[in-house]
Amino acid sequence: MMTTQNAPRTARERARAELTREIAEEARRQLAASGANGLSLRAVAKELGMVSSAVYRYYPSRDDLLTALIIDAYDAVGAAAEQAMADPGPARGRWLAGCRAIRAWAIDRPHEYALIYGSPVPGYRAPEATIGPAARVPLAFVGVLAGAVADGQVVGGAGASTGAGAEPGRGALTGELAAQAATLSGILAQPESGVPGAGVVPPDMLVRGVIAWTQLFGMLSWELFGQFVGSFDPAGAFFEHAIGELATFVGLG
Amino acid sequence: MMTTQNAPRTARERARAELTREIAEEARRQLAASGANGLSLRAVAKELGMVSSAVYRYYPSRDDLLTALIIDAYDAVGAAAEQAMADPGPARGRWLAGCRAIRAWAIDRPHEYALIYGSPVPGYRAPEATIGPAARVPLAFVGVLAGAVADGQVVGGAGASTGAGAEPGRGALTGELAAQAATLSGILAQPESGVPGAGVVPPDMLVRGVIAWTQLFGMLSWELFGQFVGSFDPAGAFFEHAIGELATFVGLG
DNA sequence: TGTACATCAGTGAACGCGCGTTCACTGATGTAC
DNA sequence: TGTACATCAGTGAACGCGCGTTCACTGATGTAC
Repeated sequence: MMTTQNAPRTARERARAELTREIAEEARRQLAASGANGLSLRAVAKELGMVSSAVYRYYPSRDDLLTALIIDAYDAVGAAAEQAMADPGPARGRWLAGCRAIRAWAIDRPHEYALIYGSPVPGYRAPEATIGPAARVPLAFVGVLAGAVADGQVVGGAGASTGAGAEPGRGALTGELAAQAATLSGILAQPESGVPGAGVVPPDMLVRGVIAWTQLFGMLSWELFGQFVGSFDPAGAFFEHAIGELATFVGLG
Repeated sequence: MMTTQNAPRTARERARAELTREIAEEARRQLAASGANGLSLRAVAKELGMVSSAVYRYYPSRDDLLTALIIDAYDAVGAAAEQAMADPGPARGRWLAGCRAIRAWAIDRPHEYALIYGSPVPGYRAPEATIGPAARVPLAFVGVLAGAVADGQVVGGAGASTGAGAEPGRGALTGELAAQAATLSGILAQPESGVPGAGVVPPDMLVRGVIAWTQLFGMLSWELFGQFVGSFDPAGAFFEHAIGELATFVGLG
């Protein structure tokens, strides 16, 4: 979604594409200093040596620039996760690699992480164009689950026994949750979901995947936003342990 | 920490205490509209019918007002969690009640949730006075774990076998993580921690508690910040299921 | 290849707005004798 | 109980700043004949 609509033919078009990119890059740099709220067209323009009104030739408003940054950020984590999980091999290893890639990306670009996974920007309403990019990470995880089920690599109660959980404390899905999970499962089973074979992932495994997903991002937010200060402060060891525990929990033995 | 230093004796002191509170309340209200970044002394003053400079008689700067709001928010969730977990009864039930109380508080006051658990406010450095209030929630959870261990209510690998994990995939603590957990354990064992009996909680159970804690807040952030849109959208059923799964994971059977 | 015209990037001034903070001041409330 | 003085809440003007966005304009780049 890097706005590379057509190959630029004229010098003018090349210059425009480059400046469009440079503006976004400078804006990304300024996110670090001031956060999404403090993102200022004027400051970006000044840093690029242009007058503030010139930016409007490239982005029709501040919110559009913000949207571009959000989409780029989702695409960047999404691509990092997809790439890490694309390697062949056991599903558990792919899952862990995905978690690590997301953490590496987040630590490298904490302000972009905050932009998409932190508190929403007040007054900003995310347009529909962000939905697709935002789905890349969760869909990549689903892809690993589908691979694990297809290859019979699932261990434990989740994928193996699609019925009621046999192990102690591993509750089966009931009521509203069962219905929601079934709906989600149905959506993923369709070819348009973009995850081939996702239909084989049983709903209860899907739910565990979502639990692991929320744990992953909760842990990253804790690390990046400073809630671990005083306890697991270099959080790397805790992170490794936690993703292992949750991979097991999901059924990737 | 509601700044009730002494009992107000004179009319002046009563008026001051009341206005101090009213300013904080109005500021809290405005958080909802504009977020922490947009919190404006001038807007608060205007809404209260006073001139902006008058606010400086009550809070020496905008950041001090923000700090007061942050401390109040931490104290409010902390109190809600403590109260929910104070009831006698099985540890599992207390744990779940704590999770539910935190969610109820968060849904009721999403902007205060975002203030303390969302992305940090750029340019704002949290003073030490926030540390104590911020610790109330995690310490309340540790209290439940301590109670469970003391009463022999622990099920599974965590508290029962303090050595290497016997169950598949339940990894024992090693290396840096083991050291960090032991340090934390030592700190909690001291009377000053404020959690009587916390010393009996084994390090691996502590680590699982932290995993559950991060899952809980990851899940809440997902719900409040809109990442569940299109999947588990009324998130209540998923929440109930997840906290049950994680209570089991922690060892509260 | 050369010329006439259209397109479009960038300028600079302006509009109207809100912000945090300071400061000298007025006038009401409290205290000490 | 009454008076003189000290304390302090709130005023209003000002400082200097930055913001998003609009608009008429200049001048360079591109296109069609």
